[in-house]
Amino acid sequence: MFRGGWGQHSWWQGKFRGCGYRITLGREAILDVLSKSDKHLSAEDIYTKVHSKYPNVGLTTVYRTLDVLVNLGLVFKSDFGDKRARYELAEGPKGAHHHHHLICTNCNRVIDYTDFIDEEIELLNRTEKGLSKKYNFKITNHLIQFYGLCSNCVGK
Amino acid sequence: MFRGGWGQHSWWQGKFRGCGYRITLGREAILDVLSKSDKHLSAEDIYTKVHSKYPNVGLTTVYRTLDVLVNLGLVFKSDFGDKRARYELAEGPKGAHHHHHLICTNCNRVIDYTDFIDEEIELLNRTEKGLSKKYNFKITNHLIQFYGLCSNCVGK
DNA sequence: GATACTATTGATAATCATTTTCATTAATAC
DNA sequence: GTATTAATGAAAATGATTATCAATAGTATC
Ligand SMILES: [Mn+2]
Ligand SMILES: [Mn+2]
Ligand SMILES: [Zn+2]
Ligand SMILES: [Zn+2]
Repeated sequence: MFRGGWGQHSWWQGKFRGCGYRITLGREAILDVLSKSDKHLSAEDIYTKVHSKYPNVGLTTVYRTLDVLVNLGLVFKSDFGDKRARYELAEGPKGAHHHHHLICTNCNRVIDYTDFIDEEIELLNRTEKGLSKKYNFKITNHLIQFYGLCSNCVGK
Repeated sequence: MFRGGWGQHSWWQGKFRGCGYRITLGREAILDVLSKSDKHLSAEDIYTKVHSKYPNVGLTTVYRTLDVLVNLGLVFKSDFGDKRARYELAEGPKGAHHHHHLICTNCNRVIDYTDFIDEEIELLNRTEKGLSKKYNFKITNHLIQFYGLCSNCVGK
């Protein structure tokens, strides 16, 4: 069967196969949509895009695939306060891609930033160390989001 | 009508009245439950407690009151990954009470911490300043959560 | 390529926290 | 007290996400 224009071995397929998952057309399409977007997509956003090209891929499969991808650590699932979960690639061909978010409370725009990560990480490490000791809590991850008004909304 | 043991003027009633809201028995009961708990309660948790004392207060009123309280800034609404929203007092008789969270990914325990390390505050100030300038984004609030294993779960 | 095994899928129904609706009740101003 | 209208409860609606289950399609083996 012909398989779109993704080439024989996409960067993610190794990890995927290694965990015993099968490579299917729907899964390829979903990862393709995620790879080509820099937005924070909802399951339905993804479904709409995939479905326009492959009308036989259903919303259920999108949810199920996203779940797998999140568990594999290939995708991040976030909650920005609208009622739906948002998904974005956590790791691309180039590797990991940790970042934090600026969220506009007026227009709901979400900005990724990685600029200050280095400086932040340094201080985060110290903070995490202090907290770990004080509360005997083994920190494995963090969520940092700043809320406010984006450049479009700050002038009211 | 007799009104429980809350005294004539609870600390929150001024703010409440000032915004044009009426003081009702249900609202008093809900705020009383929140005041007396140091947990992160769901709407239904609150409903259950209120309802045992005032069986004529409904779940809808709990949701509506919490919504008002969140908008007034008297209550914080959080999402810890179980599917329900969690509520806690943001401001008590003693004043504001900003804190961050440690969340156990194993048992879902949530630990508040307010004893910010100096470095953490320093980090936030510098980051916020840098981000504001770079993205022309007016930061008004932040959400910081650390995920990991609590003292009960760290030993597996 | 054909076969067997079983993971994956789509259509549908179910779940469940939260919202809406709307007629009734009660807090507040006068 | 009376009038005004915010607040309420019961019930139905909503909407994102999950569960069900028979049909389909990947994959390993021949
Ligand atoms: Mn992002
Ligand atoms: Mn808290
Ligand atoms: Zn904005
Ligand atoms: Zn724990």
